[in-house]
Amino acid sequence: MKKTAEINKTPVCKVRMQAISDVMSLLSGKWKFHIIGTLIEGNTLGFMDLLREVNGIGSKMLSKELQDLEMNKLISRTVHNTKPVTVSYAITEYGQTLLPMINEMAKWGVNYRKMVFNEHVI
Amino acid sequence: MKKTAEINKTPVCKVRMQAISDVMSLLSGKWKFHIIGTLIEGNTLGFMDLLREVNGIGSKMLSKELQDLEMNKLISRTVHNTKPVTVSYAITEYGQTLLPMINEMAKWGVNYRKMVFNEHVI
DNA sequence: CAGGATCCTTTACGATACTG
DNA sequence: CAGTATCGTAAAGGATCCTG
Repeated sequence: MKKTAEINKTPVCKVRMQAISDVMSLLSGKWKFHIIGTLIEGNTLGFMDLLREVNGIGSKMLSKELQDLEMNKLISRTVHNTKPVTVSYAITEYGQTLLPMINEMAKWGVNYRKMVFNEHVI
Repeated sequence: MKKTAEINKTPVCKVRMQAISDVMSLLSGKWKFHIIGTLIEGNTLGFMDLLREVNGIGSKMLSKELQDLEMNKLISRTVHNTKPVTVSYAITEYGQTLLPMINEMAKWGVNYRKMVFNEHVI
């Protein structure tokens, strides 16, 4: 039960732990990834569009999550001069930078599913 | 407010959304990344070691999170024939495959901090 | 259409004490 | 040492209704 010395190549040091905490806090909750995932395809969608696309979400949660994401500059919110008013949401340029991370997550997750599936088959 | 056609290069389709949900569910909560991050450096640690290394966690949460992670084959638990019994935890080979994803998350998070910091300075 | 207000249920988390 | 049991709080999430 000795601690291996600090010869590690990719230590998850304090700074990195904090960074990951930041990410988790920005994207925490049941819906943020789903919303980002929907918008990151490049779509510009209205509130009702998102209500339909993000399966299962209610208007209260959607509203709150959109505010969080906008506050963190990951998505943009545009109000249009129509009556009644319409609003459109889109991913920001900065939000796009999430893509490599999302890709890694999806890649790992897909592989995980395969593994679980195969083990069950055996 | 038209939906852009499906000409996207990296669409976050249903399968990928599900995969990301899996990842989030495996690694959700306040502590899992911290535990994984501690063990992924290659250390083999006992319960008390982790209680010290994972800052702020209590024995109840630690115990629960360790069970979750073990159930998902991300960490291993070994009981030793000592008195009183000691137990050691380590990352599994499969758990190691999380590293690319964790690296991307840390990278994005570090960059995010920089951005927030710079904006505040201006 | 785009949300806010209200109320309610369900998890997550934490402190403390205790056991083999 | 390595946990479990019990209790309590706080946060997340959901259903429904309402408004400019």
